[in-house]
Amino acid sequence: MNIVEQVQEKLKQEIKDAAVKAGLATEEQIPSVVLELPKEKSHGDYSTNMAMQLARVAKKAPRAIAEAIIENFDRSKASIEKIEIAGPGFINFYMDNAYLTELIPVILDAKEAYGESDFGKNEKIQVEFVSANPTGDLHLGHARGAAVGDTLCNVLAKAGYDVSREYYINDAGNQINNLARSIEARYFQALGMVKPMPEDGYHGADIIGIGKQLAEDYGDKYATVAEDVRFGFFREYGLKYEMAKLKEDLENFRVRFDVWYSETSLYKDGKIEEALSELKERGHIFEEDGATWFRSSALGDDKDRVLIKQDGSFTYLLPDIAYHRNKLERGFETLINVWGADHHGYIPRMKAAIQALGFNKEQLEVEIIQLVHLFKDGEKMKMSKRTGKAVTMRDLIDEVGLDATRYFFAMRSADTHLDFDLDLAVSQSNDNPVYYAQYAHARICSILRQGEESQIKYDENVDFSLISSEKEIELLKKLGEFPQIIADAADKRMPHRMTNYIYELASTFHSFYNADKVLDKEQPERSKARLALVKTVQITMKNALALIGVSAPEQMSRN
RNA sequence: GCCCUCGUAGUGCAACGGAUAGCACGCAAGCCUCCGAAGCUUGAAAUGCAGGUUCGAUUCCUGCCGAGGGCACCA
Repeated sequence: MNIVEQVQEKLKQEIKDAAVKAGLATEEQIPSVVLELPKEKSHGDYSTNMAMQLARVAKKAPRAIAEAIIENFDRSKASIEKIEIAGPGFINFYMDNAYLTELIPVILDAKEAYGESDFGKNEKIQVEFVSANPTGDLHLGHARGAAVGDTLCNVLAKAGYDVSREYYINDAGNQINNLARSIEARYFQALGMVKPMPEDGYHGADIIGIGKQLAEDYGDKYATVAEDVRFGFFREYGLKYEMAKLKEDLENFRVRFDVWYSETSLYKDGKIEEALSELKERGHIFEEDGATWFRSSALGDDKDRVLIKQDGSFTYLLPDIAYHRNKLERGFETLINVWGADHHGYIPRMKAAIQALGFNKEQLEVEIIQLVHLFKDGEKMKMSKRTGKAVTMRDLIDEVGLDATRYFFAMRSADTHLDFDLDLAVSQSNDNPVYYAQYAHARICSILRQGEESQIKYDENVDFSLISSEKEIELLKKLGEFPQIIADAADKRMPHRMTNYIYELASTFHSFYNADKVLDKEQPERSKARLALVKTVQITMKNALALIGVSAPEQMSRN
């Protein structure tokens, strides 16, 4: 708990004590104290709505209650300068903000650890994201899912959760057979023979490339072998090729996974039969029309779902149930799935399955990634994966840059439609929030460099009481919020809150920079103190950017 | 038909159930003999409509209007 949180705790406790002492309510009746950070400076540093909340219990007017609380408030307990009642009954606290300077040595000492907390209490939580089929290039939706999933993991880990990042490889179903058939067709075509693409084939340019490569490496060797040999080879080859490409693309996007879980391994390890027989034992299975069904409608789903089709093959759902069962058996308390919008209707049946297996359906959380639309020159760009005309994640990164791509995807709540403005993301100007934040960091680095050159150094003996201007205090407050912002973003699964914070921190710094001169030969002691403050902003900004996978450059360069 | 997401300044987006609804672009006016002007300061400009819950609603609930998406013995 840092100094800011300690002060908040003291304040909350004192508000509660004062309310009890005033005889407004018993200790049990008092709701948990809500402390707000008023938007308006004239409303103090903190405010509470306690008087309004107590209005019903105490049967008094809020403002009268506020009076009573203030009368019984022991202001020696916290660094309070002034207390006022405002509006309908808000109690506003004006703090003696000198205590905030205690943050500086704490942040200097914590370095890259600043922002961490034990909020998550080491809860074991697994996040499955991207999980794109290994049948082609990652497209925009995957990129968004990757950015959101990775940021969410970073935030959870920083907030004290025990996070595992997992990618589920759909390497067993029809789509892989389709991939093999598509490669087959392209291979024959590369050899100059006529072979139509399968009906649901993958038309991407990468598949054409594979076909050519195979024709080069093996000539017509696989045109003459038995069909099943050829098919098996192409299947393996395609899978390996696509997976290698996926991993590389994701690494380049600064996204890493702890576990790559293969669907095929579920078959090999007998996990599917296990899951099926457990569902049977628990009475959730029935046979009808020659198919095997899961009675999910009894557990909140719209209708029952087929697990084994008439032809004896499995639907996608069955291995997925086995997979989720496996995840829970690995001891995760919470599973978060980051899914594309097209899987939306899938949620109730998965939750039903989890419940059917004897787990709590609340253990599964699904974050839906809504669609991304690219805009260029104010026009919406059309795309389709089937025809291979989709803009890939790689194209996007090449076009707008890694940092801007990560920032733009991290910026918006995942479950809202995103219009990605290519022109804005590419623009190296102040329209672009990435540069705004990175510029703040680079500016700090520049100041620190110049501090070193002029032999101005801060140490533990610096007099931090020299930090007291309005802008300095605002900056300290913003720095102090960092761990709570992270914990809140983790708790609510809202990683996009981090970009809000990053923007605010940059803005607060820029404002400070224009108001207060850091390096000033006339005031060496103050310069030292400010240099230390600026260093803490650098640390915090770098840590914050790291959470969303954006670099913190030491200097900005225009192309 | 059922389900989901979204309707906030001209545009793109924010806002733990709280006070005078923030921010950016654009528009208007200022700030570099001074640490990076990719910056700062100031101004004009907005909660789709109608109910409900609440001391208080952009936020929660219902209906309507509008935009997008999803609804398989495909994955």
